[in-house]
Amino acid sequence: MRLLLVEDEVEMARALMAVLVQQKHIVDHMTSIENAREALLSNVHDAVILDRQLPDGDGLALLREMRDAGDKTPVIVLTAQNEPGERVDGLDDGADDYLGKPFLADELMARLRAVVRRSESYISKVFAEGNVEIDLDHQELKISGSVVPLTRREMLVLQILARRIGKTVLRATLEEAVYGYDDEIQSNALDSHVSRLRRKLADAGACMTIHTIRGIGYLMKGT
Amino acid sequence: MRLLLVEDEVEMARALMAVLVQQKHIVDHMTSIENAREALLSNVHDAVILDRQLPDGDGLALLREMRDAGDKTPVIVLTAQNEPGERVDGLDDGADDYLGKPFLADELMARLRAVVRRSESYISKVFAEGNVEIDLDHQELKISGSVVPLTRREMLVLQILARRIGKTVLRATLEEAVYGYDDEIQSNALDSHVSRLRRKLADAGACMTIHTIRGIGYLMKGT
DNA sequence: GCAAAAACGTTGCAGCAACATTACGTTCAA
DNA sequence: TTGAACGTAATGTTGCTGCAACGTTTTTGC
Repeated sequence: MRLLLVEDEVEMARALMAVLVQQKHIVDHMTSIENAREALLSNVHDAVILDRQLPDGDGLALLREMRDAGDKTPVIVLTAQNEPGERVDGLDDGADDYLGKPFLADELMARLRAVVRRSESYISKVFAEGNVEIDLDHQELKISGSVVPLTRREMLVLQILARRIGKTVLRATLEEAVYGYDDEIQSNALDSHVSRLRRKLADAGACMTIHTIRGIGYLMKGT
Repeated sequence: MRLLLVEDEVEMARALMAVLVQQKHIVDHMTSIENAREALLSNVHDAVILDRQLPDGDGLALLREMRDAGDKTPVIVLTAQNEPGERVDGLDDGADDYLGKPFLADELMARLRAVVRRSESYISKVFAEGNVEIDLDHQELKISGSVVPLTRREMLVLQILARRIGKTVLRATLEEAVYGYDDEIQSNALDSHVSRLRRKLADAGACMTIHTIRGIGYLMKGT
């Protein structure tokens, strides 16, 4: 990971750098709010470790600036004392976690991992192609990054087709997947769902379409 | 937190349950290695409290199994005597801490906190977004700085949803997290809790709402 | 090539399953 | 004994879904 360390105390900074570098992280070290502000413009850091006591003011000021500017990079605030008051201050200003000195290197590393993992949305995409993402874990369809609401049946149809992308899926296979074996259907319910699904995909600008293989089934592929 | 207690002695188990539940933790109680093994499959526990003397063997056997399988869930081993020999046994097998009976409730709680905090499975001490703060350590919800009293179940639902903010959480996931696996649910208890939780959030002016994804689950996000 | 039939597409709507809300009885700890 | 927490059930609400009717496209039979 690439981290931004904002800490002016020499000894503390040296110790932190040693630990972080040893863990194979890339660390940019700044000793003032002003320098840190500039470094943040690059927007390449996975997380920020921010001391409160800095030569040109309270670190929380920088944190507030970041949040006001919509910067959601995870920030761990280092506080000299573990006072309840100070703690709430940091949280109100948008800190993701705080750490009272002195602390163990292990604890910092654990917090860091936790905070970064939380900011990266849980990665469980089983399918992703073009601008279409299907998150099986959360049963969500995303197109160009934004969620497209699907009903349960639509999601089922989509998943079957996506799993066999580029391959024709028999009509019977779809019916069996969407309904039970025993559950027989006596209408064109499946067609309805495909129709509504097509519309949602098109409206959202998906780069995939569902083709009809007449007499056989359906097939999904990129456009 | 959600804990797994493996202890067959009735009196000891009752006392531990009382202490842990009072601290707003959810405890799954198993009385044998076999049952505990099954419970661990779900992989949802923040820590395990493991007795050595169990009807179907030494608890350390289960601990070894877990570590061999790559399970890093923190484990605190309870030993009948505080013999140096026994202690080393446990630590060699991958225990995170040990506790010799008899012990004080406070000591267990402190060890538990320490052990869980060290482990990286613990997401963070706090969750904060907008005017909503969740303090996992104290099991408190704060909105705009003031505490909103929640019941145990409400807190659990909230934590699960908050941990996956912006993502749909399957109904089954919530049910499994709030109740045990064996504990089957035959009513709309979950719906009740969601309903009451929604009301409390709204009344307190929270900037987050719980959305229903019909047929799939729930989703929490900022307004 | 043409008509007819078959297969599929689309859309409105009623029914019903899923969900929301609230009241009430039970349990259990203080 | 009292009150909080919780599960249960009754009742109200919502919107998914199957269905059917009608339109469109492709295939078939001649």
